[in-house]
Amino acid sequence: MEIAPSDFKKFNDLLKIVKINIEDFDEFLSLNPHIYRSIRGHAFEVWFDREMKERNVAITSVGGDNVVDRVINKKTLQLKTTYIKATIAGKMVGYRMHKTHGAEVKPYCYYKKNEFADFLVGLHPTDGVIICPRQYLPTRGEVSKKLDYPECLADPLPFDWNTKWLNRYDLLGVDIKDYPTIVEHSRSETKYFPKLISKIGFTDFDIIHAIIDEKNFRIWFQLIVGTIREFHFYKFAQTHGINLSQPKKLSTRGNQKVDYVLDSGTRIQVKGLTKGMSSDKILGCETQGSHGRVPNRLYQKTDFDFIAIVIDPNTIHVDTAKKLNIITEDYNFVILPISKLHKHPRSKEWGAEYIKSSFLFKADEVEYNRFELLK
DNA sequence: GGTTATACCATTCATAGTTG
DNA sequence: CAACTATGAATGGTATAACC
Repeated sequence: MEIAPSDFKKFNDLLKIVKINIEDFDEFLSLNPHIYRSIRGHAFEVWFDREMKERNVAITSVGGDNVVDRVINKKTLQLKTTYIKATIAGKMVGYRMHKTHGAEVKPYCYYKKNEFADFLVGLHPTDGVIICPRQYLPTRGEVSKKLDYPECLADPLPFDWNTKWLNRYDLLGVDIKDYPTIVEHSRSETKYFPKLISKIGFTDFDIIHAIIDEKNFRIWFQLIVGTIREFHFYKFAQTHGINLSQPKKLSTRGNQKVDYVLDSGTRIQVKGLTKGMSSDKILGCETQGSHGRVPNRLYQKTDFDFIAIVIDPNTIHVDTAKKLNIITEDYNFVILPISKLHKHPRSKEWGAEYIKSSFLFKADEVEYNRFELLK
């Protein structure tokens, strides 16, 4: 599938914003599972859209935070790729079906049938897609008599490899005889993202469209722009003779809350700025995790030693940059010891020293690019 | 000891709810 | 009623407790 020149330009303009070339970008994506698995999910949507359009099926995309991804003939669809650990070639196919935010404990983390889209459209590894009506999705009770909340949808959600729900386009009221499957693609369709595609499949077209679709803002603004800050921080540290390693030998909590460790053992958490909290003079930074609720979601004072705030190009106002003698067109870095972050007032109530979920600082009252702090 | 079930996780943005 | 706090949101994965 040809990528329209205007779409390719849009994509290249995005790469310029984060100052990375396409080869490095391919490698970067292929090394970050939390990014490429998101791209895999949205690339599946792009793939499914184009297979439907090629067959003259009208399909509409529903953006936003919704259990519905697509609509065909007024039937709502939720698209999912396989959950690899619950998929055994030739035997079964499994999908992850939990809610990934909120309390994240049962029963709230499970779907009830009436909460789900009309149909699950699940990617099958070799034979097309599973199209299963909501009322036939297996429940916890059907998977095992031992499970509580038997009325909730199973997670993982299992299907036989040769399930009767394979390619049931008839249920969507469309006439498709040649069932589309994901297949090996020619080199001309996989030339920009060879490394990423070796991990997730699909094609350059599917990946580029998944990234540039503004409805998938989490891919670009959160996952890519957010994580590429770590990439730039790593590179700048290297040019200052500082070696950063992945946390591996820390406790479970440490491995989760720390982005990099120095050879000395000093732990660093890398953050970007938060758009909605920042203006020309005041910059805002969120310092909390992405899941759960307080206090679980908050960082503790003992979780890391330094916070490194990575400031995107052209964020600092030109006047401020001039005054501070920094180049606003570059990435800039503010490195602070965790002691500078404010203690959460409810720490006593919660029985540990927590830090507040965000903080503000004046752009001209902090020091920039002080990598010597990490030596 | 292998398997399954549960809780918790990455990225930042958006907004509802609460407080002063 | 502005400022701040808490919560939920997409993609789908891992660590470990609990189980047989």
